[in-house]
Amino acid sequence: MRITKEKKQENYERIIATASELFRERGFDGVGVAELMERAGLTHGGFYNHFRSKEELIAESTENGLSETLKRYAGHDVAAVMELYLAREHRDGRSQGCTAAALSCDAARQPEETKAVFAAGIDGLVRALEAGIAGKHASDAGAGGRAQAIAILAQAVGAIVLSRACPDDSPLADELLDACRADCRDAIENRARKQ
Amino acid sequence: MRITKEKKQENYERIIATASELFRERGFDGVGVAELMERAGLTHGGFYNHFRSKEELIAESTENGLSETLKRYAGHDVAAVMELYLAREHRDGRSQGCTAAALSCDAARQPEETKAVFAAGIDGLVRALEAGIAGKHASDAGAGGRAQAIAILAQAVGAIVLSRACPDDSPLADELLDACRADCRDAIENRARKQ
DNA sequence: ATTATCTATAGATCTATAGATAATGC
DNA sequence: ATTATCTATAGATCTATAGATAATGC
Repeated sequence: MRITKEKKQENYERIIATASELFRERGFDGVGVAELMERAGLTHGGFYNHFRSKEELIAESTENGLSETLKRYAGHDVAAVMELYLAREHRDGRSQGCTAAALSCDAARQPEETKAVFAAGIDGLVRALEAGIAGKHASDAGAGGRAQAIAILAQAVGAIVLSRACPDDSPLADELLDACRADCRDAIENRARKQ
Repeated sequence: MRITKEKKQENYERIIATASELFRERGFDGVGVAELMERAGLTHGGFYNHFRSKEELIAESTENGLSETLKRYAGHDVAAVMELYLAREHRDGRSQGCTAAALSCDAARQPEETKAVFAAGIDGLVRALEAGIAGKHASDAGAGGRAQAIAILAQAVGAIVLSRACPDDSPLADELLDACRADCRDAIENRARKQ
């Protein structure tokens, strides 16, 4: 049965949102088109009315996932963002968490077009963090703010990625988050003192 | 045809080494048993004389990969290790590089037993970095050295992982490495000054 | 008439196993 | 006799496509 254009758009968005979650949970290779479509309440074959290939879905759902991640943190204080980012809840909620932390290893193995989407998303996160740093000290614009934003983001992503690779009850998993949270606090504080 | 025990052990080691490389390049889901065995110069069916399942191979090859990574860096000065780790050559040589950076996102999706192997490997890297920090300033043992080792490792892994998710020619890919290398240098220098 | 969905299936994978073969190791 | 390898294949996936159906949108 044919449906309205509006309904088609809704279906498209539901496929993307479902894929974005499933990919974060299981990786790009861990989710098949058939299961994805079933979860989105559609049948397997209908997939190819929305996407030319799974590869196209990966690029589009990654773009969506990264912009959702950006939206969640944008406009907030860097210190506050980092407390949320390096929390156990974020680590334990992979399918709802930061796309960069959940899928960057997988992204490295994707075609260049998908990696370009990923790079744009990372750049967005860096800019948001830089703005969050500058926001605290308006006089600060441009004084190595971007470099520090990158350093903070890399550490936070690394901490989550390594913590998730540990077993559920591993003390190291928590230690990774705690040490990086403390280090990040220090870094932000030191920067404030230097102003 | 049957072969000597020694030859069997050689075959086992070749399978592990080949798997370790291929997994780092393509992820656990990106490598099939048949291709792996062909690359190791054996046939598909022979795999199950060495491993009960692919899952068992994943755990054993991960353990091997992480200990190889540790061996490469152990005993060196932290500053020197970080310069090597955050180099373009490391980022661009995924299949020969740090297993934690290549496969931690994938490890998060594996069973608890595999994650335990991963945690042990990460702990080994942390201890090696801590020893490298303490090595520079012998009086320094225990004074937050482990926490700093964790902070440095997380940032380095995050930088590599994010840099690899960018396209080959992306300026951001290099910027990530450069900013984190500089930040890491500062952190080590600051620690030295505080002694 | 167009088109978004559905059913059905092609063709290529994937992990794992069964049984044959042949050389080791008792 | 045991066992490490091989060939062959079962059975379950996987992506993608072909063709039918039926409601929209001209």
